[in-house]
Amino acid sequence: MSKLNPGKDSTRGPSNFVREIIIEDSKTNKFGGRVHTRFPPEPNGYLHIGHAKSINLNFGLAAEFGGKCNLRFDDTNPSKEETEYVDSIIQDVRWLGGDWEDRLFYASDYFGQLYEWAVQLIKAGKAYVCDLTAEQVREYRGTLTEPGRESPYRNRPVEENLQLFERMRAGEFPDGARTLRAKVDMASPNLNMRDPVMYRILHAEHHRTGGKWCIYPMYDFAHGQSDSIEGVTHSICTLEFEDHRPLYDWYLDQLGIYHPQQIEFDRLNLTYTLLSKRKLLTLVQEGRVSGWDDPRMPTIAGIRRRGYTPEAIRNFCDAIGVSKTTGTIELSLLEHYVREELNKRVPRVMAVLRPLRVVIENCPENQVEEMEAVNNPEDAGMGTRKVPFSRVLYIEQDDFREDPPKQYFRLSPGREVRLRYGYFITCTGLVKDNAGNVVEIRCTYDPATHGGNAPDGRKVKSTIHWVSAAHAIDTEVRLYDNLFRVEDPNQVPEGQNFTVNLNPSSLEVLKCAKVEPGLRGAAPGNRYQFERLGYFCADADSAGGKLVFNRTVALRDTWAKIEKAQQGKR
RNA sequence: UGGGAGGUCGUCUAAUGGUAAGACUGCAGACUCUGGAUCUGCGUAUCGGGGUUCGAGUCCCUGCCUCCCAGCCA
Repeated sequence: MSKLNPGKDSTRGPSNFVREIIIEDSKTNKFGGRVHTRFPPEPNGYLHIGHAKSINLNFGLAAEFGGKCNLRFDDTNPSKEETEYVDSIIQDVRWLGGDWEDRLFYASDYFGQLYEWAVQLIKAGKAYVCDLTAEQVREYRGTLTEPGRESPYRNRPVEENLQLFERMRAGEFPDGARTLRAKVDMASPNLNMRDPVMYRILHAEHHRTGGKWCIYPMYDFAHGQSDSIEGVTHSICTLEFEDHRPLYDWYLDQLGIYHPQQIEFDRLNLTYTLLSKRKLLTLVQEGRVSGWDDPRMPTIAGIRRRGYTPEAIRNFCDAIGVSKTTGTIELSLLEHYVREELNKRVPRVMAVLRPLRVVIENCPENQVEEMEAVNNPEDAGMGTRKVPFSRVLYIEQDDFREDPPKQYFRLSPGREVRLRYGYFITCTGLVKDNAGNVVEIRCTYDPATHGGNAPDGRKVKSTIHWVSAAHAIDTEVRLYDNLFRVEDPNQVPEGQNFTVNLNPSSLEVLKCAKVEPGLRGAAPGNRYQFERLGYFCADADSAGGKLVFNRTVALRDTWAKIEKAQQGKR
């Protein structure tokens, strides 16, 4: 497992090609033995699980090799960037365990230097001010198979370029009127090299520099130089930037400045999940979800609210590896690491989601017993607690069937089951409403089985959970399913958009759930296993005595599988 | 159809010329006061065709397939 905290032990992480490159570079002393990475988000949206992969890689590698990792905002496009996003990103990276120490940077910190470098390229005859409109630039660029044509402004004298660029900066021209372009090669088979735009005119308020600038550098003219300024050694980015590497290298070489190495890896793709800031923004703006932190969102804020832990996410990131092959990870792998982590960490508790009233006929009216329950069978150190037992209880509707199907082991008329940490009970009857729904079941208990053990050694096929009706706390429970109902939400029918793939039942709210009294006052963020149901996390909406729980992930459910298979046969 | 990058179990990753391995998923079983957890077992893969070699997933040739690129986004 790689680590984000340099303080911990130095066990080797799983290897990957980036790590191999770094090891090789250390051997050859390519960067004087230094390892310096960076995580460079654009503050135009919230971070998601795909970013966690990059964060884990960059911070993990730096920690492993005794290097450094910067947090740098790639804020070169003021029309899309906001302080709210900066704040959320800082919070999320920190929550995931990334430590940038005092190295929090912004590409906008370098606007002055970038401008000077642009002037340097103009003077060297490597850049020119172009008056072509956006549409004309597109026409002149050529196509994938045909070379482009040179701009009529390409050979402007240096002095004229200098003056025009200065006037661009001074705000003399409207948005889009001119650009500063690099003079590279309009016939290059790599479109990025066909005189790429270095600066565009944008009269927009920047979240940090305010109104100081009205020209802003393009990504390509900012990223490599930012890396260079910060002394980055390995500039790790995703595969779609592979075509940009020649340009990354070109700018650095033309400028004659320190030259980091760009390395590209495959971005994360997850089944049933969309990892595109643009599309996630659409979901937020159209109100398809409650916000960036809706627990169904793959954002860090969303899965944190859902109850995922940083450790689980880190383990997941370590497990999926890093490569250059384009692939899609199954969501079940992520869920596996979430369960694995929560199983070890989290206390057990009894909760009934869809209550069915049970009356224990031979239990005295006013008797209340405190039953002892284990807090976590995986960790004896977590101790035990008392749970009240009385004559009227609630059990899960799902745990009773009037006509039990084959292999159904739970309660049904005449059958005996164990109430966890309670007693053995036998169903003696049931009560239905006018519509024929079972609204109450009648049982008897065997007082000799106090605590859940039969002195005569007899067995029951099933143990079910319960709460005491008089003591249980009412609570709201939110059950989540995949936000999308298809494996690949990007696969969309002609003429439609990705929202057609939204799962209409991704959220189910249960208003009448009951939890054992010990959960009174559970603080937002507290995690529990509701026995036999899943892992749940108290939501921020819990307030003023009201309790709300999010289902983080369900427990593996063997019976559900059997039942599904049975229904499939019919 | 130009350029770039990739093709190993269902999925992801490993094997760095020498027995194709692990995890997840799936299936079967054991155990169990959670049909949870845990444990055991099973299954399925080197894109195709040539070549080099004692030996090829790995090297060479060739074909096929997939992904990315024509923003004044990053």
